[in-house]
Amino acid sequence: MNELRTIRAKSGTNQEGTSAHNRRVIIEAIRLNGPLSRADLARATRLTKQTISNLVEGLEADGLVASEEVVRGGRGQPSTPYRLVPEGAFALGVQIDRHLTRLVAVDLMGQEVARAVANLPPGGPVEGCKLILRLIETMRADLTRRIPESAHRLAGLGLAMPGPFGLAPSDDETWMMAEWQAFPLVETLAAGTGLATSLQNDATACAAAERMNGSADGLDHAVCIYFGYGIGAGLILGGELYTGSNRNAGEIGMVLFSRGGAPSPLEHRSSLASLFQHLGLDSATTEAYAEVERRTLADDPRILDWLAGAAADMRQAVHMVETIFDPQTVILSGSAPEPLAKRLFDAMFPLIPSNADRPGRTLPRLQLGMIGPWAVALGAAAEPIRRAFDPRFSAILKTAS
Amino acid sequence: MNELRTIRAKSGTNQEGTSAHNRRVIIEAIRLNGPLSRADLARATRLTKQTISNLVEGLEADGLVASEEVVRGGRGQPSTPYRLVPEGAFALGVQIDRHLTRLVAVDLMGQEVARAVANLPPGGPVEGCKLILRLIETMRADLTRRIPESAHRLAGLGLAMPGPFGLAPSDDETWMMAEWQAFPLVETLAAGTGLATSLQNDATACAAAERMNGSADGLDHAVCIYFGYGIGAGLILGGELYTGSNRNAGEIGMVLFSRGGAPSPLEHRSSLASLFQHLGLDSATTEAYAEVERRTLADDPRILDWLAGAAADMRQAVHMVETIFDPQTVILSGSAPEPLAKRLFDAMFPLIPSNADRPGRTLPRLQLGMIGPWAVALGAAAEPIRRAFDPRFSAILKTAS
DNA sequence: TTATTAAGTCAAACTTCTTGACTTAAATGT
DNA sequence: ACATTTAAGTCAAGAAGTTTGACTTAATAA
Repeated sequence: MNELRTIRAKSGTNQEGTSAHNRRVIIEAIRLNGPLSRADLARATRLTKQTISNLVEGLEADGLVASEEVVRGGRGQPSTPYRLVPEGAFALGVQIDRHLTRLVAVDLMGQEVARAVANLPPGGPVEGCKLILRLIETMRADLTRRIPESAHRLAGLGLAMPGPFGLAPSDDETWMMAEWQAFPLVETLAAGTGLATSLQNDATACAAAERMNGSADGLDHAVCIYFGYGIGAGLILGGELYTGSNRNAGEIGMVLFSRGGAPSPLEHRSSLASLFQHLGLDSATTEAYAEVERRTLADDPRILDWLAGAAADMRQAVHMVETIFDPQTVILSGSAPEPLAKRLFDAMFPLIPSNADRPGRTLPRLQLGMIGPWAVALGAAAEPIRRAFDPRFSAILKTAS
Repeated sequence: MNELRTIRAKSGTNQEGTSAHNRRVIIEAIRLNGPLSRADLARATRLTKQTISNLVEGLEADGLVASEEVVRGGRGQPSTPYRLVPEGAFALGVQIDRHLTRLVAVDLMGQEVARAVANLPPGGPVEGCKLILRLIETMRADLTRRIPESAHRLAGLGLAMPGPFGLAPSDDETWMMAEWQAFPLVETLAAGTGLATSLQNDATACAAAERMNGSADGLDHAVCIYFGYGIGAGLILGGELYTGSNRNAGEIGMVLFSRGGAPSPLEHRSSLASLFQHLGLDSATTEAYAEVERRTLADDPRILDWLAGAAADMRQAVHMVETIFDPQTVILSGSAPEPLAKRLFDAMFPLIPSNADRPGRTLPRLQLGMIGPWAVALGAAAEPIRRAFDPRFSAILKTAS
């Protein structure tokens, strides 16, 4: 009679959840504001001084925060500010791109402490994963030598690769990573490293990087346009990264734009891939990347051509995401050569008037973010840190018994 | 020396927050699954039987849940399921449209218990608010007569009107509600009624209605396209309504679509307003609405004309929101005459292939929702219920001391 | 008739936050 | 100089809420 019935429900919470949330809130408050005293933290979090004292004591014992010099300067007992301890936690981030992979280690503050890059071997994900596991092994050994505690303080492994995920194989030439998409990447690398592993698309990783250390620091609503080999958007909505029901949210590269003729996907004209094609370069090799940088600095007229068209599409894309997401700001970020990104950014102004043109806004409608080839790997590494230390709804819920 | 320094931080939480969350989780579990026993609730929420017992006792004392007949049929002591008590809470919802206003009262289950409609007087929001306050007064008196407890169980007042909000006055003829936009509506009606009052745009309200009682029941990721005088999208992202940084998220009516010629806003061709214009009808009077319904049923060729064009745009809009939000499903809802909405829905197939065409999906990519003129008012009324009873991150946080 | 299973209760323990009084230490005012 | 004021931070007891483990109740199955 008692068939297995699935009951849809959210988890409840208990005192552990309370305390975990409060610890996270303290860490985030310090991250956002810089060093804060216990009294500051009590005011900011609305908790009592006593509670803050207890929690700070715990965080200090765990090596996540440390006191600074006593600050005098006002009436009353001088305060003791607490700062985050960068060595309190570490995380690894791996970017898997079409032809190469990048690996970084970051600390609790999101600062890079190690990096490595390698070309992906032919042989697809099986060989690729072996290589990645070797790189990780080497980096962990190196880290353990330099910072012995780091071995016990690795929060996890973040992976980032181009989306979209979970689709039926297609013949669209723009991604060519179907093999990787179908491969059990998270399971393989989790098993191979013993680390908590998660996967997101490159645009989301880029937004994570911007949130940790870039233009989206402290913002609750921002769209981070990732301009790389393809184009996508990383979404910060309501203070958290949003990835949709299947991690494919923000794939604006697949949105159909009309430009005179029939509608076609944005990334067919606004992406590094499209530029390589326009220039007749072999796609996405390191040489092509360097060549684009060189020609951009030389003001190659074919680059200027492409820029005009891409900028027109990008203006429309900005208008679209502003209209749809109502963000505080839009960030142009990505892994394009920096001079190219700057020229594209400049060519996007003036922006199309939109709902974002409101009286009294303080942030610019569009700003530049972290640009450069390491943005995605850094964002991938930021993800385990966020998971472990940022205040999130899911962090208070009881997990599977 | 101590200048007022603002510290950016989220609130902490305490045992009250824990308990409040757990009560909400119980209510939501029953709402989603139907009556559940204490043992069921313990399993579903991962709380202990004892905790559930304590909380259910409290909820029963507060008149929010009630026990049903004992259920026999398995081994062991028979279970006592608990259901929600509809009369446990009530809320009012007001839709403010261009020429009229609708008022409904709903109960804890989101069922309508009273309705009223009136034309808005000339004289703008000052006179309009007076009228609305009179309508509310009458309805509250009526409710108090019919259900005496309702007076003490009013969770609040939800308002919905067309967006976008907070923009500088424009000369775009499509909204014409600039006066209302600039008016301190929430403050006026909160003061006039003494109720907790909130405002959202009509598309968001529509999504709230779908979530409470319609096609989005229990979904965590859904886009509800509101097809009315204008067009917009209500967003359910990560289990919560998302409204952006200025309540203007989802305003897809302002997204620029190219259809052969220069890009123009979606709602210029896909909205009731555009149909009224196409038919040469005086905009948005009750007669125009009835006339459209009549002509639709008569298969008026001019309606069919318009339908073909609107459906093409809507297909593209669906493709866009699927690509950008990666939702579990897209819902077509709104306040169009039902026959028209059905024909538009049918004309949208086949949909443009998109990322949403994934192997193994269970929900349809596009489905019909609540259609009809009362959807927005019902959704407006659903908002205070949601605020008071749904599990939300912000519900666990300590509020201003 | 007995064994088994499952729902639900009881009372004590445990965790965590709160309260209010108290201590410490600096700047300010006379 | 010295008392006063202000603010940071601690102490110890209390309060709120969940957990634990033993127990009771009541049904079906053997």
